[in-house]
Amino acid sequence: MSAAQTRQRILDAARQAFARSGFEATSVRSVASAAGVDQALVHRYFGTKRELFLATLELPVDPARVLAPVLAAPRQHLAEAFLRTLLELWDSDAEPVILAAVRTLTSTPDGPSLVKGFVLDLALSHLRPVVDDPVGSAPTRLALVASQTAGLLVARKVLGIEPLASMPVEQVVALVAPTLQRYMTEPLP
Amino acid sequence: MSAAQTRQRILDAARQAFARSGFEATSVRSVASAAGVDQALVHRYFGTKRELFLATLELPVDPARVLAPVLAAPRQHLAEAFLRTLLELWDSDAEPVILAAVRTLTSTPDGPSLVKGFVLDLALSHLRPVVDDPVGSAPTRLALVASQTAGLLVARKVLGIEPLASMPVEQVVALVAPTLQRYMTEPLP
DNA sequence: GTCTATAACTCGATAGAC
DNA sequence: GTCTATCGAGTTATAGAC
Repeated sequence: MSAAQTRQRILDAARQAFARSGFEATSVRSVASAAGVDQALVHRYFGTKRELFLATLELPVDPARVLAPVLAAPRQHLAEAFLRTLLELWDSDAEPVILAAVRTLTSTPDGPSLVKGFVLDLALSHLRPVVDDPVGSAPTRLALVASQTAGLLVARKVLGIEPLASMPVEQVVALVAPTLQRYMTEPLP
Repeated sequence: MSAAQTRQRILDAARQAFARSGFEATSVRSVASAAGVDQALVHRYFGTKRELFLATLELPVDPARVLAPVLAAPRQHLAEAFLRTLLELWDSDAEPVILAAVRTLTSTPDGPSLVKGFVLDLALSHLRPVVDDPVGSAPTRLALVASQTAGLLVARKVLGIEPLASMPVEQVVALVAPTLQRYMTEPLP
């Protein structure tokens, strides 16, 4: 077996394990076992458990690339484009990575430091210039967008609240985009 | 030291520890140490770690009692009343309990079973009859409300996203209540 | 390339002394 | 009422054999 292949198998197993159980509740041993290798090999390739976790958090997509068309969308369809892109990302190959990040982000106080500047941050930083206005309400707008998208992520992918969890992307977009559009571009109190 | 006092000290220490670190990352030993007692005593009073955690999840308020005035509010101010009550609850004595629940709920797959039917469920079940309509869209409405409130909780209390985290209750109400009002009572696509 | 062996801890839980 | 002592299992991580 080539080293690269084995490395990849370990990485995949780790991603799934962290996605299912978060950082704390996942043991290096269980990852090794799922990958069909010895525990020592995991350390050999990735160092500490923390480093393994960080190696796991590589998004299979480039946020800037994915968001480019969104940011180019007409302003009145900004939220719709943004939300659709986000929902499709959550259903893509990136799902385990995102779940792992969320589980770890919310599960312990140093979660944030562990996953610092991850998904939401990435998406939101790109969104900043687009939602800014003369009054400088960008931070508030971004925080509101973050709250609704984080809640959607948790409801759909972590808690599995029905009917939201099984709802087609387009229906979720229709229901929630107006909220985001208001947070992004409409006048706030 | 009376047994009741010690029991209470252990319970308080456990609540804070679980709120800070979630279920997995909190050790019985650390709880004991924070309470100034031996680890064995914790087991003596509460049994297993899981039982200790469940004992911790006793809300210091009765949801039905808190929500009664909300449900009696005029329909067009339902969201506003609901959200204000929720935000005040999060800032009250109940904060550690709620944080503990959230951290555990999102951190592992059996989190939901551990905290089954907790906070959001409680609030939402009371809300159900109020948001129902002839088309039977209550489940969708409740899921949407859950997504925004869960996101708000995470943004404000778990991730500490500014300026939302430090924002006065009334300002958050002004910004977010319209979203909830739409989810609760307005026509959906 | 991969595993054996093991060090060095920490964990939950229990029995029983004081 | 509270703690000592301890069991047994599980953890990360490393050194080194094959």
